[in-house]
Amino acid sequence: MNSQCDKCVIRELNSLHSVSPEEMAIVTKNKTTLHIKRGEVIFSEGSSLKGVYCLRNGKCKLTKLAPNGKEQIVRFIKKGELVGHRSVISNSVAHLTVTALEEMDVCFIPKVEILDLFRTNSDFSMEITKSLAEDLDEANTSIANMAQKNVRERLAESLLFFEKIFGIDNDGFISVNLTREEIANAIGTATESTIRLLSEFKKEGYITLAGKKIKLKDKVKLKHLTEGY
Amino acid sequence: MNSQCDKCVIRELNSLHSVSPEEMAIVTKNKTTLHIKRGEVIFSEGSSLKGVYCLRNGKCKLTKLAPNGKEQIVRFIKKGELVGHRSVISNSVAHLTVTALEEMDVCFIPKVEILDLFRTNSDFSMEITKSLAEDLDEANTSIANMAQKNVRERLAESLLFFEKIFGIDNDGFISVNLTREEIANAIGTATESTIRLLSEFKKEGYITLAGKKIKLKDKVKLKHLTEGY
DNA sequence: ATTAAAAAGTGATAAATATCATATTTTGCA
DNA sequence: TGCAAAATATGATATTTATCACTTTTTAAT
Repeated sequence: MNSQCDKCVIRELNSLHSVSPEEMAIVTKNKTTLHIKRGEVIFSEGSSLKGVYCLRNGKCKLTKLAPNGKEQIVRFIKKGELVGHRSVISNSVAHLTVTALEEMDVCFIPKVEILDLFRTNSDFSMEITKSLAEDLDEANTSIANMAQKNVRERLAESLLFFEKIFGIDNDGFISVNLTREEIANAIGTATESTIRLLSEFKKEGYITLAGKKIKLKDKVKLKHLTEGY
Repeated sequence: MNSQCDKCVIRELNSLHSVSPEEMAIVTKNKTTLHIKRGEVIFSEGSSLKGVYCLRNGKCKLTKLAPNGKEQIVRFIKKGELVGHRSVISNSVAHLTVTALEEMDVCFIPKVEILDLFRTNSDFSMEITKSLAEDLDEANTSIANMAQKNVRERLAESLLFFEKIFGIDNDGFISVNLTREEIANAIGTATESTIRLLSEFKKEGYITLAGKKIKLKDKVKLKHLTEGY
């Protein structure tokens, strides 16, 4: 039984919200749904994509393999977002690997459907383009942060960012489980450095640590830390 | 006298190549041309853009101001490329500053013209979108480089990149004049470090220096350096 | 419940890079 | 053409960060 895309609340969160019910009916007919477990890869760098993926729930990381063998986390995405549209639009191979950070349900929408929509629905193409433009803008900010900020500043920045995009649970902890290594791969530092700095932040009273869970106690101070004071 | 855009060879190099002569006639009527000297700013971070700029010749740098007051060069662009389309499409303020690296002629095309073309010509919207997708891809590579490579590796990478995008002059020197500080702002390091490393590269025989001019003597070695060996 | 593997944590040390101080050279312009 | 400002260059030193080696804790699979 194929659930109906035009009824899906997730659609409201991404470029597909500008697509008419009639157009969505075609998407519904051709989409497939998949269930993915933490650590599983949705697609990987170098593979050729047959469509785009719409995240119904869960979170994932987008990574790039560096020549030194380390993986760089380039971006995090969550429920409601699309992945793979960059490759489909450019008609090129995937340049990133997408890995689930927790259990997730994902809808796969074949390439033709997306390209047809792009050609025939200018609201949709505008939305897709805007979303790429936003991604580009964030990526540029990221470049500047990587280049100009030190590890301490980048860690403070990332913690605030994680809370902003993933939110907090009932106890106030950031709603995402990342290993110290993953945090290190996001901010571009050694795992040990991340561990040490997190301990410092804790000792200095800016955050609370409970296993992998992190709670931000002093966001004002963390905000200051991102700018180095 | 307003020169005709549909005759302009530059157009072939960017998204405008998919625009019909009739559509270009409207662009010609509404565009304006400006001449810009080295160091002059085309638009700056935070300003609201009334259109996009098409570079007829010359080169410029796209920068972002970091909280520490340093400027990060996020990207270089040259003859044939468009700037400002990100802001126009997103309908947001500019998030980057564009500064001429040499004398240049630039055409200004008002916002409405671009948005009309985007809506009515799906080849054009596809081209614009592809170009953003490419920019995004490059930005992601840049993030990974900044995060995973050390300064020496990034400098080698940048030198190869400069030669690739700007080409060489008759004597084999890279065809762009960048101060050491600008190179430092591109790779995210201190100016002194850049100066020292360039001297080392010269001493080790990989490059030739003549004032600001740089010639790559051993590109194979430089390529190896980018990966740290 | 047990246990092997993975992750987290810590100290010592090395390496990379920034910063500061100052000298020299180049550039642009009055 | 000369001169001030900007850019380049270099040494000494401080700071940041990585690496290595190891222990402890947590996790997940049987």
